[in-house]
Amino acid sequence: MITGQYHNALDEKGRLSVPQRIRAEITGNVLVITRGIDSCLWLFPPEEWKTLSDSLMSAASPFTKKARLMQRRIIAPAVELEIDKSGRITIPQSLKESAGLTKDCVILGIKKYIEVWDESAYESYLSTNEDEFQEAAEELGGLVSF
Amino acid sequence: MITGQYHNALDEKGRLSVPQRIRAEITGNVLVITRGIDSCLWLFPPEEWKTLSDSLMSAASPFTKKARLMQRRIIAPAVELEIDKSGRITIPQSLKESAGLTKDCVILGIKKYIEVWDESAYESYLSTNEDEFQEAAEELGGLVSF
DNA sequence: GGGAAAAGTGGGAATAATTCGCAAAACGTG
DNA sequence: CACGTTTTGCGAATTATTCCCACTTTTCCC
Repeated sequence: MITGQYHNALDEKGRLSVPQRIRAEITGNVLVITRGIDSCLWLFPPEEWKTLSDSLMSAASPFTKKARLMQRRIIAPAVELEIDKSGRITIPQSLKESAGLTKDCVILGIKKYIEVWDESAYESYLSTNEDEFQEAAEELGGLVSF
Repeated sequence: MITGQYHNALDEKGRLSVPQRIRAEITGNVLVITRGIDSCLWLFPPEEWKTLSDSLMSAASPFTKKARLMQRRIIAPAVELEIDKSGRITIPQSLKESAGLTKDCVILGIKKYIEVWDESAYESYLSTNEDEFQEAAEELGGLVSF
């Protein structure tokens, strides 16, 4: 199970170290990367990606507009990346741009997948949504018993 | 049952002593730490964290906005921490920043979990919310039998 | 109040992780 | 085929983390 929030930097060739704690959790040295929702990238272990992309495809025929959007936005940009011997991945140019990555990145482990954000983009995302987060938490207060 | 309010200090490496009274209440030497609501950190015994995070995740797919907020804000920052031989935990940099911890911390035992606040942040939280606290107390007066 | 024990704090050395920079290899182009 | 450009791989340097030990302060008991 992948968790934790990390802060690594892209080198000038667009390579990003995958945090050791995350590397330790995945089997093999391959990750699938694609565009995420909100300005971030999603990284999946290959088997998780298969599950997700299969279920997206089966829920969706190319004859409906929304399905085409999902497929183009999530499925199409996906690429397999190898983790090199130094524990790094090279992020494709187009994905780097779509998430606005420059240098400092925030890496989030969300149990079954990983998000990569530009640091300042992530900070502004959190701060602009803090109110909505608190509302969501209030709502969950009724549902989540703890 | 974890209770009590304690005042310990971070050392310059970001380590915080877990009060002995609290250590005595938990089994094992592991705690899960994450960002709390309001400017504090939450610490859970692993089994309590599992209960909470499972119930949060079950209410959540990454394809809805609120779910993503909860995941990014609560689930993602969570890490397991070991209590070292001196009874301390090392608080990750990013969490330290998110709660604005500098040196003096307040540690609150809230039955099943623990909160860590920056001392001055906690004081100002209490004083700015005293009125609301009194209102909440009025409301609960009808519900809580004592 | 004195002494012993426990709890909390601080610092140094060893280890590990990340980042940087160079060199080799691959690729594309003229 | 040779040149220039880009990509990849590797090793060194820097930064961060972990481990261990010692000191100070507090607490509790006598």
